[in-house]
Amino acid sequence: MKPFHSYKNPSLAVDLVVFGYNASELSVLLLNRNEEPFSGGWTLPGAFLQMDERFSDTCGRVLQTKLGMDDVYLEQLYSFDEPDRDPRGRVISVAYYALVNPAKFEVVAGTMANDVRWWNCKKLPALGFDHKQIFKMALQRLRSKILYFPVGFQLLDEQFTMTEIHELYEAILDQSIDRRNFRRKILASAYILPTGMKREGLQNRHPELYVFNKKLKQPADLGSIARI
Amino acid sequence: MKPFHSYKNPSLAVDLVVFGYNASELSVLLLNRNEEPFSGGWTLPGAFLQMDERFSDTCGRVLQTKLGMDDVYLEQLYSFDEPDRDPRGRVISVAYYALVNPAKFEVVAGTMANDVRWWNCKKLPALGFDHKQIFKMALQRLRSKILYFPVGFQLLDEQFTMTEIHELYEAILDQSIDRRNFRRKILASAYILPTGMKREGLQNRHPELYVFNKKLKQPADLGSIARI
DNA sequence: TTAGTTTGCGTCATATTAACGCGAACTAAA
DNA sequence: TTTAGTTCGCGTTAATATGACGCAAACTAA
Repeated sequence: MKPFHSYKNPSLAVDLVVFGYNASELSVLLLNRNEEPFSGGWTLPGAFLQMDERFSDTCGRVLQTKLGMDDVYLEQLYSFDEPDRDPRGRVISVAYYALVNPAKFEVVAGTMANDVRWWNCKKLPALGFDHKQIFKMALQRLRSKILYFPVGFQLLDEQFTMTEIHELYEAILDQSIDRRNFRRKILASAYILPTGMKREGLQNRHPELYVFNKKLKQPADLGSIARI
Repeated sequence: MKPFHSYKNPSLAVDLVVFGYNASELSVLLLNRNEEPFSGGWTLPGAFLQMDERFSDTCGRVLQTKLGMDDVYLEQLYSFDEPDRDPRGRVISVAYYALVNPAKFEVVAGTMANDVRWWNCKKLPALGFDHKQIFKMALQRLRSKILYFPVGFQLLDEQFTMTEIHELYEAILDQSIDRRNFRRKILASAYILPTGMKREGLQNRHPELYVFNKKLKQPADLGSIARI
């Protein structure tokens, strides 16, 4: 084996698929690039890994400095290694996806007012690099994950109604789900807990409010909720 | 943003969890290191990524030169980034797992006779680096994957009996599964196809032989086969 | 009041599952 | 050539889960 430091190393970047949910629509944060390559085009936000950073540190740096977000759900997705995926040279990208409640953050602020935008997941523009591929894998991962793990609640407010979480699942899975069967199954799964309170306001019958069950030990299999 | 090449990059390594199956036991290939760090200790096989390699190329290089294997099932597992995971410096490791039929390869051959060994997955020695963590994640991934995707057949011969695949599932999941229910479900899943032939030889009633269904389009959900 | 909507809860036929029984097809021993 | 022991293929049945709905209570707005 060669001596340790004789190896030349590719650059290491982290790319982020930031999912948001608003008005019954699943969306993604994209960055409008102002430098080459793909200047003027849309890409996923990302950054190069610093020597002293963990991936999650780099993610946090991107989320904070570029997007003004903190404390979001993060999960490593996959590492992308096509030698020509970046025209600047050899760049390995470790992709993460994040789940964010857009209501908590005002993205259109600071210096990058026109640089960052939420895009409906079903109507994305062309993306630079291999970012379309990364996005597709992230969406796929999210879709399968919500069927066997309590994830997705990070997209909602702390308290939510049955209808809200039902529509969230429909938006993520991009298919309609019977309201009554969904209710039966998600209650049986213990992913959510009733608070005993109701949402007052402009609606019709006041719906009960639920919270995410953070103490859930054994994730249930919700696979039958939907056929992917 | 800094100019492109001003970034200092961590070293990039690929580590491999090579699963094998023999005599109803799931095992993993470990390497006895003959250099520091962890000299004399056991670790997963691995190598540093060359500038012109994809991850899968590096995997293939390790499998061929160190283990004499080719054409094995490979899947990316996860990337590990703890800054102090390698005492030699900053090394990011992209972990893959492989499924190998040990009968096809004679590992204990060549120059590394005592350096490479199959270990029963349930009786592993201490591992260097963070390789125990990597192994655990690989086993977990394999366990969940065989429940919703036709994987695992790479550990068996081309043709196999119902009992053989049944015991394979029991070994991987580390739990007993009702023989008759397993049969019903795996046949319904169309993961395997009957050949019409039977295995002759020293056994009792001659069992039918099956093959892996390579043309399967829609993977079935075998989740109810076992409770993990 | 009344009409329209949302929300919570129930019903029921069908499909799936877990837990078994059983005899045919073998080998090896008597 | 029986007989005992084993593996193997295929059923059965009760309990449970699922999909596809019906319906009335609780609201708001007219």
